[in-house]
Amino acid sequence: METQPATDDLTREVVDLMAGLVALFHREYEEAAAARSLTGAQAKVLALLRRGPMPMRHIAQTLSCEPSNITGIVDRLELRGFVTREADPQDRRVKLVAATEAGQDASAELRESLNFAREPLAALGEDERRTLRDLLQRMLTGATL
Amino acid sequence: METQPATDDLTREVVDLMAGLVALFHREYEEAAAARSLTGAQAKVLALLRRGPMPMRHIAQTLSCEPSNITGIVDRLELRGFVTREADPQDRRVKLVAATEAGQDASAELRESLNFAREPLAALGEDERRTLRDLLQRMLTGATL
DNA sequence: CTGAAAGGTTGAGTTACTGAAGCAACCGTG
DNA sequence: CACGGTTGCTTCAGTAACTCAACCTTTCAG
Repeated sequence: METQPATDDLTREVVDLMAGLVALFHREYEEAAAARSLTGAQAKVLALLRRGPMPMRHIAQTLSCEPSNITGIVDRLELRGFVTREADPQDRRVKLVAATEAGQDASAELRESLNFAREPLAALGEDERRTLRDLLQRMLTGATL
Repeated sequence: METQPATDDLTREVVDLMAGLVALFHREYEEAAAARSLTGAQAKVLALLRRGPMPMRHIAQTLSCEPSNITGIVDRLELRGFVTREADPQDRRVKLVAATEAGQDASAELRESLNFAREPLAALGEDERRTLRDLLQRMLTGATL
């Protein structure tokens, strides 16, 4: 197996860069969450609830993990008063997890702090951000989110 | 951090997109690691060792975590024969962690599988990838990696 | 030589996760 | 309607990742 076509090198390069960006972003996300005494997983669940209450099952599917895992995370969020569990009137097996006022505030705050502290983005001008946005959009449409 | 103007919609949009990309990338990375019976943390350490042996302390700093954490991760990697701990002749307090043949193979394999499976990137043409690479490079230079 | 500092490990404790087992509510078939 | 299977969630091990404090060894400064 010899050298590979140039396109592969370019792809590899972009993948490595994205890995770096992902690591950086991830670290800052954890830090921002920790600053509000939330863990990353808890913050992710809270972020999911921004659009409204959601069955535990749906949370587990979105985060690609076992439902039993969500039980624990929601337990801790509930203990801190960030979410509530309500029975779904349509199907009493289902528990709808909803963010409380405090939960929504924490989540919104965290999101704002991310927008603000995102240093790497500051290196780009407005046109470049626009280009980046378009490229990212292209990459993410069709992906399972 | 300097004062910034009110968060503009464009920045917020890009941040949200990056969050999506990060989630996607992260999930696939974990899956690729799991397929080789490695955890994400173990894969990260192995990836770090691609350039050569490294003191535990340096690993901890790079991954932004406590040294005692690295002890456990390296323990498990060592148990599986993916790394070795060697005493540094220069400073006998230091333990140099080095990837074994098997460790390097596993790490290289994982990296290749990432290049290959990176579906989102397939949505972009070569020119666009080049543009993306340049933008990412700009964002990452100066960042602590 | 002595004491402070640095590298690593150990131990306790929390969180995040998986997988199996269990309970309760829902539903399709007879 | 009743019964058996499925679905949604919880509980219970068990592992990994992580933090923090305490500790040992080696290094180094005075």
